[in-house]
Amino acid sequence: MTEELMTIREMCATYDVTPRTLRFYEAKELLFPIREGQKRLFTKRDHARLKLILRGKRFGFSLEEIRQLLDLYHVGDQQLTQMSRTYEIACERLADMELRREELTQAIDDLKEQLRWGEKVIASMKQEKKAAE
Amino acid sequence: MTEELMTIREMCATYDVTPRTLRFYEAKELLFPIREGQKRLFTKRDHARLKLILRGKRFGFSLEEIRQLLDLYHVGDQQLTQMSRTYEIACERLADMELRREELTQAIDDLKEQLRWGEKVIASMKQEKKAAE
DNA sequence: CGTTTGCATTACGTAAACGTCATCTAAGTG
DNA sequence: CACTTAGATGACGTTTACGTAATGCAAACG
Repeated sequence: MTEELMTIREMCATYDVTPRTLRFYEAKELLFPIREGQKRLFTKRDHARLKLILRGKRFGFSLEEIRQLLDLYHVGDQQLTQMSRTYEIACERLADMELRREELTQAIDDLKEQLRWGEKVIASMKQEKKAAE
Repeated sequence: MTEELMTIREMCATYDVTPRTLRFYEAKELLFPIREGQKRLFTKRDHARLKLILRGKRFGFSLEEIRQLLDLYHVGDQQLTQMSRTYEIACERLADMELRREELTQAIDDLKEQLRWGEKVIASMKQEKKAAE
């Protein structure tokens, strides 16, 4: 069941995506499935990355932006300068995301207020209807 | 300065978009500038709607989804049934957005943790470099 | 052993969201 | 009045993120 390696179909079923999508992500270097002969086998790492990809998409990040974000999660053993640069970029992203959350909160509050107004309108309309009967 | 009606250029300057974008939004019935002869004049209502459009885009909503959301903000005097339906849709949207915010919060926390890890790595690399000198 | 089944590659198609270019008008400017 | 300026209207081009065949291979099944 919860095996270490998954075929493309199993991945599709697990994450509700198409094979095309997974191959596309590999072509774009977002995923790196290993090969058993010709066939792709998706590793634990691919699972983690795909989850982050799908989450990123829900926030309107482009695949290219997501790729850059993903690179932050597998840095390994790079040069100090590169590492620092990566760190800076990550900080900027974080700031972006926090700003986004604030905006989202604002949007949620706006919509809530609108809904309260809507409730009142509906209530009064029901009253009118009743009165007209 | 802060006049009631704006030309297309003034709108572009104010919101950092192109004329093409504004005409496109009009074609898609997201904006409804009035006409003075041939020329478009954008009203207060268009300002409000454009702000919401741009905000929606930052969260990965499609223009069509945004259009539906915008409709919630000008309902006016519709039928009760339509109003109720609109209200339901709005509630669903609200739930979506709150879910999104939770996910975003999760993503922010993940990234923060990653950054703390990154700080440690950078610190230790600086140590190594120092030791190597 | 023929044939599904599962996956591969290659290539062309598509919807969304504009960009870009060509052409046209109406209004103002020296 | 020639000319620039601001804006309008098509029409075609472009990028992103896949969808959709068409074709091929290799193992597994009846």
